[in-house]
Amino acid sequence: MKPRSVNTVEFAKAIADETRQKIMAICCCELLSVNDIVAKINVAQPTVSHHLKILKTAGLVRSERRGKQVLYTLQQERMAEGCCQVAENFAPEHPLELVD
Amino acid sequence: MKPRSVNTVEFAKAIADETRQKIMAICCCELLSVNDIVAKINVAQPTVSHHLKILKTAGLVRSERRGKQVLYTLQQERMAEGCCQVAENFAPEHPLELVD
DNA sequence: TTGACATATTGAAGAATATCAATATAATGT
DNA sequence: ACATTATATTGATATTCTTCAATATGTCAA
Repeated sequence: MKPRSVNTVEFAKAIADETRQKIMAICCCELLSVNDIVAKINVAQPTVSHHLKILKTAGLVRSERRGKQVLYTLQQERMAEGCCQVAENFAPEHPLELVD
Repeated sequence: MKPRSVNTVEFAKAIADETRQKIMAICCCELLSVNDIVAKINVAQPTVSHHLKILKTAGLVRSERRGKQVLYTLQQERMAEGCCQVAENFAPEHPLELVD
């Protein structure tokens, strides 16, 4: 019930990349360091940092520093908001239902 | 109710453009010709055709020829499926609710 | 078949994006 | 202060994407 305005173009652009979706999946229900993510994916560390920055700017991940590391996790609520907004804009006759 | 498998990267890429989202909004609950769409938007006709092809390839619009014109409309159900799949993948702890 | 209209395709130019190596910055421990 | 580890930034390159003008294709009417 939070009517925060979602820019659906920015939202879609943020998730419109295979590497970013891999990162999103990896840190979906976990709080992982950059190196943890790098270890689970086949791209260089600067690339991961670059994508994390894009996701962060879009509000789709949050980060917290713990010592030398920076831990990231997916902001699932923001993801849900983005999806809902897209559906509201472009599927008004097919309102979303609970999945599963 | 059994959504065919959605490639969320392809889905996101298809909707990750401002011009395409304008087109999607324009022909969301309407069946419009290419020129109708061109008239409502500030881009050239080949550009609109190009974006319609991308949306069509992604299964997000359907088209039917009527005489000289080709009418397009947004496939709202496909949009809803895409949104649900994204939410299922990336917001499992925040299942979507009915909007409005 | 010719002309007019509607849409699609091609080709080219410029913008945006993804990627990585090299390097910089930040935090910690010795 | 120095070395080590973790992450971020910079700079360069290659690829992809957006856009439009020009042109091709398709449809219909006369």
